[in-house]
Order: sequence, then structure tokens, then C-alpha cells
Amino acid sequence: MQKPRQTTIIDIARALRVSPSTVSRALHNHPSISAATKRAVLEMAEKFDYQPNLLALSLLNKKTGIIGIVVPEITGYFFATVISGVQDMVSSAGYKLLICQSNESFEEEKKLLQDMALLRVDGVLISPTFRTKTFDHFDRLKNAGIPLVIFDRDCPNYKADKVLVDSYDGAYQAVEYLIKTGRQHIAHIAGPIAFPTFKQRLDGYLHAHYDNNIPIRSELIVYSDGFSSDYGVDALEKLMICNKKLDGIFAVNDAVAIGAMRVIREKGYRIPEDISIVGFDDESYAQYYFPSLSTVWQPVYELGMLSAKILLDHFANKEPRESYRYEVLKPELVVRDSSPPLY
Amino acid sequence: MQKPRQTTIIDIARALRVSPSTVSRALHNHPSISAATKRAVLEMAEKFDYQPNLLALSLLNKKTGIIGIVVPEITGYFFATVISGVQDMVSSAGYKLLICQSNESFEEEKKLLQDMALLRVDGVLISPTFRTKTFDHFDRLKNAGIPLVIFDRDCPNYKADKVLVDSYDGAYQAVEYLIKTGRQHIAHIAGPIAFPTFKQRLDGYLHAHYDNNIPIRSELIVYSDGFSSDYGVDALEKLMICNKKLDGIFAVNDAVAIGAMRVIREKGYRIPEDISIVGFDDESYAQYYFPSLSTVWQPVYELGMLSAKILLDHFANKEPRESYRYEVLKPELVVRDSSPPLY
DNA sequence: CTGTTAGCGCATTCAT
DNA sequence: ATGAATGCGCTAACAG
Repeated sequence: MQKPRQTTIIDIARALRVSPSTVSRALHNHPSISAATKRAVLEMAEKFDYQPNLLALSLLNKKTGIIGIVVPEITGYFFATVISGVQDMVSSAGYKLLICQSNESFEEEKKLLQDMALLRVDGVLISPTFRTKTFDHFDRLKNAGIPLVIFDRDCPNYKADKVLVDSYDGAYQAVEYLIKTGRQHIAHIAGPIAFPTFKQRLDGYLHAHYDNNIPIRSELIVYSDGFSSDYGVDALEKLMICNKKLDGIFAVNDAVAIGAMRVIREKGYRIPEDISIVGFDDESYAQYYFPSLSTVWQPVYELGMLSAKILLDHFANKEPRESYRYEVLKPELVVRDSSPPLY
Repeated sequence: MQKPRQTTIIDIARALRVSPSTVSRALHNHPSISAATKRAVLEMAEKFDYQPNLLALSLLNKKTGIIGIVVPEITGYFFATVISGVQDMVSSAGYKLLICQSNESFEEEKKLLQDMALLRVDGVLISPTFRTKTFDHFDRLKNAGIPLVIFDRDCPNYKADKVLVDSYDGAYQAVEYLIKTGRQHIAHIAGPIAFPTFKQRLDGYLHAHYDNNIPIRSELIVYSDGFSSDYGVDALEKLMICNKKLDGIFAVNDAVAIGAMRVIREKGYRIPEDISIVGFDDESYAQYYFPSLSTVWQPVYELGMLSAKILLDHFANKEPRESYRYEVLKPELVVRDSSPPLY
């Protein structure tokens, strides 16, 4: 496929027997340019279907107008929605968005950031993989003058702008609510605790127990290797095997919750009468599930918007910033039919 | 934020008192270069943490290594999964992916394609908005030598490489199956028929009736303005109001189906005994719904992979291709508990 | 008001 | 084996 050479300002210049600079000025309505030549240039540009070459401009201005975002995966409600928020924010500021997924691979994450540095993106948003424990690849970006904002997944030992959701608080709300409705034997289907987020949800579960003087029964906590619905099925089967006393479940997310609910139903228990259950995420299907699923809603779109906003602020302030932003958004418990109302 | 000037081959050249060309050659292990200088250059490059400037290269080579993809929205299982397939394919070929969403806005779509042209992406994948009826913006890309592949949403009047899913066939399978299980009064909750895809599903519904000699009852077809679960609720309420005879439903997608199921249950009907229902998409939650949802699975990831593959093939063949590719992937009916098994 | 020059970072002739 | 010169497309500083 032979690329037809694009028309450049030089072509227009030649056609009009003027200099390239004149053409450039006409195209940008520079003050000092005669109306006549300007009109002529614009006409010719139109005729040639002239398109400025952004690469040349970027090279010149050291600014590409591209913002990069790296997420562990784009399939799935959470990150897709974050991206949506980011997209809306950056495109309203005239930036383009380069979206990449690391697939939870640290090597891939390094490579992607490297690529972005080479491409000279103007800034980067990143939600690190759960395997990301060293941050040299982040520092390299910063050293190259590319601002970085971390979102959703915290890197406790690393200093940077961060926008997070308080998973601990969401979990605490959910579990305390279960307790307040009279549940004493609440299981937790935990996600892989290598994920700080899932660790926080576990912590929320534990502390809600402490604070309400309910003893923790470690046999009620199931640690899963993943967080899709299948794991909910597995976890429930484990819990059911020993026929443990059980009247409530806090699942690490909605996908796991619906997997668990299937097993509960198959075993003949009623939801929420025998066992009530609360998920996390408020996926689009949660309110349509049967029974509709109580869950913890997170301000996902706002998370994206805010992260992007913070990055954009970097471009506005020419001065390097004195300190890092640290924003924590609050989730909200949404009570539906899978758990009894609080009288 | 002052950008620290990046190190260039010139810096290395100066430090070593050689010419930039020598450095360039050393970096690319050009044949004619002494082992000594090569080593020295590599060492210095390491020391300076030299990063080649992709913009300069792109300008020089007229090739950015970026592939653009435009989708109507990224939130949602379908396009997120397509993107995932595309991503895997293009990144294995060393390309980067620029993902944009048009939000079903034709103006936005035009602007995005324009941006991509200016950025000189090497190729574009696009799933057009349902409002896209003219194709000048596609032609401009082609004229600029940027290959284009259309996926999922057909543009019947436009010649281009296309990768589609046979929605008609999927719908036909679903409805014929309902008929074979003895259903005679099958409603269809249609999506906005401005979408060719949804129109095809409607057609599949109709033809399955014709071919099986079941009369169409137009009052059993509800046309929705959208395709989220809310519309499923609305549609069912409309159907129920007149207390029409009804023993089966083919919903335009799974989201609509679960909205509909909620109403069916609230009205006291049993699924599938009284009313059986089949959706479309096989969303991740479909098999965990209660009752688990019969639906039509689409090869979504493959759709992404294949679309990307076709685009990549363009880069391999230097010759302009003689004809357009036209690939249609087949969906498959997945029978679960929301419809009776076929004896 | 317009033309000339220079340079963004790099690879690639063509010399030496 | 290395250096100098050229140009990718464009803008901005400096001359007229």
C-alpha cells in the first residue's frame, strides 16, 4: 500500500509562489498578513485538502496532545467506566487518549510505560498491576518530565498523585449493616489479597466485627485466587461442605456474589431470610438480579474524571508542584433485596 | 512543569567526540562500525539513559506504529472485549493502540477520524455510530493512504473491509428454537432499529416465524429507544398491560432480557414454564442469573482479533489490494434454564 | 507585509 | 570506519 504523499505547506507555497512561512502565517491568522494572500492560501489549502502534520508539530513543540492510560484490563465494568470518565475529561481539554492494558503483567506494564515515554505522551494515568512492587519505571517517566497520576490501586510506598476509592470504608459499611440487621455469622469471600483493594475489603470486614464485638471465625473467611463468578461458586461450596453456621455473606465483588447466590439457592436456602448477602461494585446487573443485590457503589466515573483533572492541572501549572495530591473517594452502601432492610 | 531536555544522539556524540551519524549507526548495529566505538556509544547511551524520540522517527519514516480504533462506547462487555482482542493482536505485532469512543455521535466520529489522520496513525478500525450515513470521512482516510476496517456495524452502502457478526442468524436460531419447544406467542423486545444490528435481529425473528408458519402478531413486537435493562422493564410493562397471550420472549440483548425477567417474575409468571425467554450477547452474568439465561453467544474476542489481523495484512502487502475482505462470524445459541430444553 | 534561516531528533545518502 | 550534508513538515526569530 503506497502512501500518497500528503500535501504540505510547501506545496501550497509553491502553487502560490510565496514562502512557506507566509502560508503558515495565513493558516494561523497571524496579525501581519494581507487579507488577499490569506484568502488565496486558505483557498488553496481547501483545494489541496491540506492537513497539518501533527508529528512535525509535536516534534517542534515537544508536546503531543496525547495522554496515556494504563489499566490492568479494560474488559469489565469498573475500568471501562473509569476510562469513560477520563476520556470525557481529557477530550474536553483537547487531548487524545492512548489506552493500554497490562493484563496484570508487570513486564507488560513496564513496556507500556516505556512506549509512552518514547512516544512523548504529555502525561500518564495508571492503575498498577497487583504485582507492581518497584517503581523505577514510574520514576523514569517523572524524570522525563511526564507527570503521572495513580488511580484506584494504591502503591503504599510510592509518592505520587493518587486518586483512590476507600474500599475499607465500603466494606466496613456493608458488614456493619449486616451486623445491625442481626447477623452474627457473616462469611467473607475474599479476593486475592495480593490486591491492596481486596486486602482493604477484608480489613473492613474484620474491623466491623471488632468494633461491634462480634468474634471473628476464621473458618468463615474464604480466600479466592480470582474474582469472577466461578470463584463465588467455589467459595460457597467450601463454606457449605462443613455445614457451618452461616447467616450472612460479604462478597468481595458483585461477580463473586452472584456465583455464591447460585449455590445458596441450589442448596435450598432462602435469600435474604436464611442467608443475606452483600456485594461490591454495583455492576449494571446488580439491581436486576433476583433477588436484587445489595452492594457497595463506587463513584467510578468520577474517579476517572478526577484523575484526569489532576493530570490536566499539571499542564496548567508550569511550576513543579510542591506536594502530591491524595484524593480518596467514598463509596456508598446500596441496600436491595438480598439483605433485609434495617428497621 | 519544565520538561528536562531529553538526551539525544547529539549529546552522546559530543560526549564521545564523534559524529551523530556514528552514534546512530552504533545504536542500530550497522555493519561498518568498529567494535570499540560501538561499545563506547552503547555505554554512554546507557549512562545518559538515552531514549530514541519516536516522533522524530515517525516523521522520518512516515509511520507511527499506532493503530486507531473508534467504538461507539467502551463501557459494556461487547466493545470492551473486542478491544481486548484487537489489543492482543496489534501489540503482538509491535503496534500501539489508540482507543477512542464516539458516544454514538456522528460529529464526534468525524472529529476522531480527523485527529487520527492528523496524527498519521498507520491504520484504523471502526465500528460506526448508528447515525453514520455518509462516508466522506472514511474516504478521506483512505485517500490519505490509511487503511480502514469496519467491524460489527455494517455500512451497507459503503465498500470497505468488514468483519461482522451474523445477528440475523443468531436471532433466527433463538426464535426457531423457541418455536420448536412449542411456543406460539413469542414477543420480541426490539432495540432501536436505526441500528442495523438490531434490525437484523428483528428480521431473524420475523423470518423464523414465516419459515415455521407461525403468524406474526405485531402487538407482540415492542420497539425500544434504547437497550439497557430499563428498556426491558418498560417493554414488558407495555406487553403485560393488554394481558396478551404470551409464552415466549426474544430480547434484543441480555441487559433487556434481565429487565424483562424482573417484571415477569413480579407479575407472578414462572420462567420458563409460563414464559420462556432468550437474550443475546452472553454477558458474563447470563449464566449466573436466576434462572440462568438462554442467550446467543457471539465470538467477540475473535471479532477483534480478526479485524486487527485484516488491518495488519494491509501493512504486509505493499500492493494495494484488489478487493475488500468481507467476513461474517457466526453466533451460537446457548440454551440454559430460562427456556425449556428441546426434547 | 513577506522571505530567509534555523532547528526540533533522527537516519541516510554521499563523501572521505 | 567515520563525518558532513540532507530532509521529514513545520514554526519562530530575524531580516528586509
